[in-house]
Amino acid sequence: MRATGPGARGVVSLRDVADRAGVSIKTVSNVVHGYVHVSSATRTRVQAVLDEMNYRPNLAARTLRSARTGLIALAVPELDLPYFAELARHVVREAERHGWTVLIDQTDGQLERERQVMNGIRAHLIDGVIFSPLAAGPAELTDREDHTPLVLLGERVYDGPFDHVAIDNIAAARIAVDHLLSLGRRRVGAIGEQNRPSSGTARLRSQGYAQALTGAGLPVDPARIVPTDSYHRADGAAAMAQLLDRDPDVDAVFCFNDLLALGAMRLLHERGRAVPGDVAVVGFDDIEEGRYSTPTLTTVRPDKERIARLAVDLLAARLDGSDTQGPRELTAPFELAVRESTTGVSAAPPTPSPAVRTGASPRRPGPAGRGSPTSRT
Amino acid sequence: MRATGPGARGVVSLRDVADRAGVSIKTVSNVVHGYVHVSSATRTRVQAVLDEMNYRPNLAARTLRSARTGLIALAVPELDLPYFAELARHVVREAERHGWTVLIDQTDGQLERERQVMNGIRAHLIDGVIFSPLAAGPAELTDREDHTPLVLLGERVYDGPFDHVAIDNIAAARIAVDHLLSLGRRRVGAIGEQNRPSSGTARLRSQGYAQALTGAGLPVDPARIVPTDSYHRADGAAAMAQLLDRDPDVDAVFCFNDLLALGAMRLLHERGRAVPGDVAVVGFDDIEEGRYSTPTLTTVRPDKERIARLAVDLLAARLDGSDTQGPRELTAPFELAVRESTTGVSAAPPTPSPAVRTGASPRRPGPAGRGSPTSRT
DNA sequence: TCGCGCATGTACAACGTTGTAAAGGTGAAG
DNA sequence: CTTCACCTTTACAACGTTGTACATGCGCGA
Repeated sequence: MRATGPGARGVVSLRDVADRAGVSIKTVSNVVHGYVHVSSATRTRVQAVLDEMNYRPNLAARTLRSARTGLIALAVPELDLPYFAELARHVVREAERHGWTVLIDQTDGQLERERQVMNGIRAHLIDGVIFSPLAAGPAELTDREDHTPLVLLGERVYDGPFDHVAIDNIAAARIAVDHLLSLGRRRVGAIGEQNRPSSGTARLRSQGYAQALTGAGLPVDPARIVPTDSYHRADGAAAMAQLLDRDPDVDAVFCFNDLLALGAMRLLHERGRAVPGDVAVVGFDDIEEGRYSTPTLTTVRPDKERIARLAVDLLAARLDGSDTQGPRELTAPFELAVRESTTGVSAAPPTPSPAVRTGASPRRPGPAGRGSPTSRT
Repeated sequence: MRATGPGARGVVSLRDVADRAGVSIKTVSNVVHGYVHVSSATRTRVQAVLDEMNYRPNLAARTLRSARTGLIALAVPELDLPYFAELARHVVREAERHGWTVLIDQTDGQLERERQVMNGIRAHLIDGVIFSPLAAGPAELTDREDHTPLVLLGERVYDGPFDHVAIDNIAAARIAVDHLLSLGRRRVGAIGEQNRPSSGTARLRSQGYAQALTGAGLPVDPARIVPTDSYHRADGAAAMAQLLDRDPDVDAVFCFNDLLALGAMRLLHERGRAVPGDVAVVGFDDIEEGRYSTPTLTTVRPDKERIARLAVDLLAARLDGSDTQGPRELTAPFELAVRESTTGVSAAPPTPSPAVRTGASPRRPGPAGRGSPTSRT
C-alpha cells in the first residue's frame, strides 16, 4: 500500500502527478516526453500539475530501463595540473553538446586507481570513459575486463584495442628543439624523462629531442637528459639545478611540460642566470600561466579543444553504434608558441596579449583536419 | 521471457550469476554483501561464479531502491581557475572518505547555469551539492525548489536557509592590507571590486581593505579601487594599467585573487616598475603558481583542505540525518603567506621551497578549530 | 445505418536490486 | 520419537520509468 501524495522527502513521482491529475502514469509520462497523441486538454491539465508539483524525472529509474545514464567519466592524474584542468574544461563543454554530464576521476597517477577506472568502479553508472593514463601501461590496459567504451588520451599503447586521441609528440618535441637550435643554441638539455617503463608520452618527447639533435649533427649527451618523478614546478626546479651541476654551460633546455619549465625558470632566476640570455627555455602544453610568467614561456601548444572534441565525438560514435570499426587513432594539431623565454623580445603590448605565436603547422595537417580524423586500424 | 545467459552487451546481473550457480538471486545478493547466514559451501561456489562472470552491481538499480547514489556535485565557476582546481582536488579527496564520487559542474558564473545547479538538473542522481556561487544572489538562492542538501562555499548569503563554509574575508583582507601598511606603503590600491550586486566575497574584501586604511588614519580613495569583470590574469593586467594611469605614484596594490595579482605583476614588469621596489603586490588564495612566480607572491592562504573537509562533513551530517539543526555557518582558518612581492627578500633556498610564511592566526581561532566548527543559526 | 480506422488513453511487464517475510532443512533438547 | 529453534535459502514486492499491447470512443465513408 502506498500513502497518497508525494513521499516523505518531498520527492514527486509520475504516480503522484497521475493521481492528482486523474490520469494514468503513462499519460503523464507521455506529456513529459511530448508524445504527440495526447489531447491538448489533457496535455494542458497534466502540464499544470507537473509544474505545480515541480516534478523531476528520476534519472536512476530512467537509467535502469534504458541502460543509459548520460554520464561520462574523465579520468586524469591531477586536476590541479593546469593542463588537465584546461582539458577538463573543454571536455565538459563538448560533452554538453551531447547532453552529457562529466564525472571527474582523479587517479593521482596511481596504478591501482587507474585500474579501477578501467575496470568500471561505477559500472552501469557511466556510459563511457575518457582516460589519460599515467601509470597504466599496455599490460594493464589489455587486461581490462569492463565493456564500457573507452577513449585513451595522450599516450599510445602499442596496438591495444583502444580508441586513442593524441598529438604527434615526436614531431612536436622535434620542432621545439629545432627552434632552440635555430637560435644558435648548441648545449640543449631535456627535463622530464620518466624512468617508469609505462610512460609513453615522455618517451616520445625524448625521441623527438634526440631526433632534432641528431638531425643537426649534434651528439645526444645522456648527462643533459634529467629525469623527474612527476611534472610539477618543484620537479622542474630540482632537475634544472641538477642540469646546471652537470653542465654549467648549458645554454637551452627543453622541458616536457610547462610546469617543469616554470620551475626551471624560477631556479635559473635564483641562480642568477638570465632567460633567455644565458639559458633559453621551452615548455610543452601552453598553459595560460606561461603567457603571464616573466619571461613569458615559449611552448608547444596542443589544440586542447580539438583533442576534447575528438575524444567526445569518438565516444559518441561508439555509444550510438554509428562506429563499429576497429580502434581509431586520431591526431590533433599543435603549434609552437614562441615567446620571450627563447627570443627575449618582449612584445610588450599595452595589456599583455596572449603571446606572439609562430604557427608551426601540424605534421599531418590533412587527415587530422577538422571533421575528418585519421583512422588507423 | 528472458534468454538464458548474460544480456547482449555482456552485462552480468545477479540473475545470471544465480542461474549459473544454481541458487536464488537473493543468495547471490547476500554473498555480494557478505551477509553472515550463508553456508561457506554456498558462499565459495557463488563467489567463484561471481569472479568468473566478472559481476558488477548495477548502481542505477541500487539507487532506485535506496534513493542514494553515492554521487555529490561540486559546482564551481571555472575549473581552470587554479583556486577551484585545487579546491576540487581536496573535495574529491574528502568525499572519497565517505565513499562518494564527485561530479563536477562548471557554471561559468552564468546565472542560468547556477540556477540549474540549485534546482536539481540531475535530480535523484546526486545526493548533495557543494556550490560556489558567483552570479546567484540571495533572491535566486531563496527561490530554490530542490530538496537536495546544499552547502554554499565562499559567499555568505544573508540569513538564507543554507549551510555555509567560508573564511573571514573581511579579516583576511584587513590583515593583507595591514601588512602593506606596515611596510610603510601609503598609496595602496585595490583590484577586483565587482560591480554586480550579488558578489558578496568581493564586497567583503573591499570592506577589509577600507577598514585597514581607515584604521591607519588613511583616506579611502575610490580612484584607487579598480573593478574587474572577472578574476583572470588579463583582468589584473588591465586593471593595473588603469590604476597606474589614475595614480602613477601608487606604491602597493591588494588584489582580490592571485590571478589578478599575477596579471598585475606582469603589467608592472612591462611598464618597468619593480616589484616590490616601486609597487608591492599582495594576492589572495595562495595558488601554487604564486610560489614560483618572479617575484614570488605574498598572499592570503585560506585553508582549502579544511574548507573542503568542513563542506563534505557538513553534507554528510545532513545526509545521514545526524544534523537536523538550522543552517550552519562554518569558518575555516587562513594565514598570510609573506613572500618576495612585498618584502623583496628572496629566501633563495637551493630548491624553491613553498615560501616563507608568517602565520597570522585566524581571527576566531577557537570555534573554527579542528573538529568543532562554529554554528550560528 | 454499420463498420472501419484513427486518435487517445490505459494496463502490464520489465529493467536489477534489496528488505521483508516466510519456507525448508538440520540438529538438539525433552 | 517429537518438537522446537535456528540456520539457510527462497519468493515476493517495490523503487520509478517506459515500451508494448490493448481498450475505448469518436468521426467518417460506404
